[in-house]
Amino acid sequence: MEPVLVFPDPAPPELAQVLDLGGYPWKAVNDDITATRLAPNTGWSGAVICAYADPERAFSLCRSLRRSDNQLEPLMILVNGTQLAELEQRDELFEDFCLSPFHPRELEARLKHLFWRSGGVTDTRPELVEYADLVLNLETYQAAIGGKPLDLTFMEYELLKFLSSNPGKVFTRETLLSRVWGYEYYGGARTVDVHIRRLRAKLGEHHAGLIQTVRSVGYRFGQSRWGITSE
Amino acid sequence: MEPVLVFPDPAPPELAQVLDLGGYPWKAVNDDITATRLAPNTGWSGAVICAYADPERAFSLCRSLRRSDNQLEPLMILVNGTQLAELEQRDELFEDFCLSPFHPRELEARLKHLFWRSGGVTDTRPELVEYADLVLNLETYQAAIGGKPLDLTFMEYELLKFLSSNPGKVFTRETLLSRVWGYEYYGGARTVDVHIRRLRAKLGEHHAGLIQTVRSVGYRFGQSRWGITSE
DNA sequence: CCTTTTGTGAACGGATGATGAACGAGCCCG
DNA sequence: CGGGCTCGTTCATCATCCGTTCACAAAAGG
Repeated sequence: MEPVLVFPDPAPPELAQVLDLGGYPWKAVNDDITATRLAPNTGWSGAVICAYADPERAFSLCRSLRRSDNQLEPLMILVNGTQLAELEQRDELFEDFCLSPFHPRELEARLKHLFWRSGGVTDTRPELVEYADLVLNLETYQAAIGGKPLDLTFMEYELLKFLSSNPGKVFTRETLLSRVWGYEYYGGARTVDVHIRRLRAKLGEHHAGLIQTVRSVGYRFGQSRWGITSE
Repeated sequence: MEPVLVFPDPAPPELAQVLDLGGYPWKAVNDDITATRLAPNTGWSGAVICAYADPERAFSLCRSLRRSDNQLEPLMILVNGTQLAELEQRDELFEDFCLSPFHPRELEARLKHLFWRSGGVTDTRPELVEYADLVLNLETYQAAIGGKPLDLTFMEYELLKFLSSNPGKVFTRETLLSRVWGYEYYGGARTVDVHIRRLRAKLGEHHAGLIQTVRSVGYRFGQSRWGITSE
């Protein structure tokens, strides 16, 4: 996804936080010249303009962005309550606006809807789990390694998803049973072994090593983390 | 100006006030049947739907309004904070929303902008859903595959429309029931199976594979979305 | 070398979806 | 009003997938 244009620079922290949490790449600028200079080849994917700090320059920037050869869309304006009236005569400058101070959820929802509308239905980024060659598409329930699709059963997929979501971490069979299978188990810890084996087989000889056996403990996906404490 | 459709009846006073002060003619209704009966000859000029009183019926009404022959636009939904998440998967049901409780000025500004937009720029999006050989004409309610018309019943059409609008994505039966059928379901998830089967039959042997079964999960239309590279 | 742990192959059986048929509500038309 | 029709839903049955288990072989570790 191309980055979103943000004004001003630096961006207000509450705005930056929503953009980051929503997974939107973005760049902040302070004027239209910088906006043009920093524009990606394929253009900005949209803009979020804060108008409550410096309304004059904010609206000026909007106007500039909209009149350029390739009119920038979609554009969202953040305003405070006293500025609502100023929007009245500027319908052509924006697609949506949000009242500041805003609840993060509201802005998030507005951004989502805005980009959905401007991009059509299918532009939401698929949720992926990736590790090296391995890709899991959580929306389509499909897996591939090295670009080659894997034909996994339900439990195989769930197990691989769990393991690859926590690379490097070792799980006991009991933990896997409770976290992947989802209930307390009475017998049959060996069930895990069998699923691991089938996973390794489907991953192919070249990638089977992705799942490692830790004797007397359990299984681990990917490389160990050594000293890297991620939590 | 044609009147604006309002739900529910009676309309919440704070909404009625904004509409009246803004000079919008409006009529309140409680169900889609009444909406059809009271519709002016030239159709409603838009709709404002309160979802915070009776969300179930509100969303159901939205769906009904959008699915009729001439899709009702623009549509605004009023929601409370806890309902924001419900909007996520319903982008196609509305053009704008407003958080309740709202400041009259905000709703006024939103209505103004909304009607300006819908009146000004003619929608460039053709009312078609296309996927490979399959074409759905949303205006004429006709479907064709490989240039050959498909004779679909209402629910078959709706189901196919929904699935093909989200190619590659897997939906559980419960999701399909709530998104396509439009209400929470008590028994009978197998209903989906039967409709899927009839769709496959009508698609013809050659195209039946367009709808795939994902065991223990649900159904998926078309191929996956590997192509979309996120960077 | 013996014990413990894990890999391997095969088989069983419950869960899941496909299939065919029937029911019944709504609707058009007489 | 009623009969035939369409279409959505439900049910019963069948086929098959795949999760589980077991027995045994192989490997690791002390």
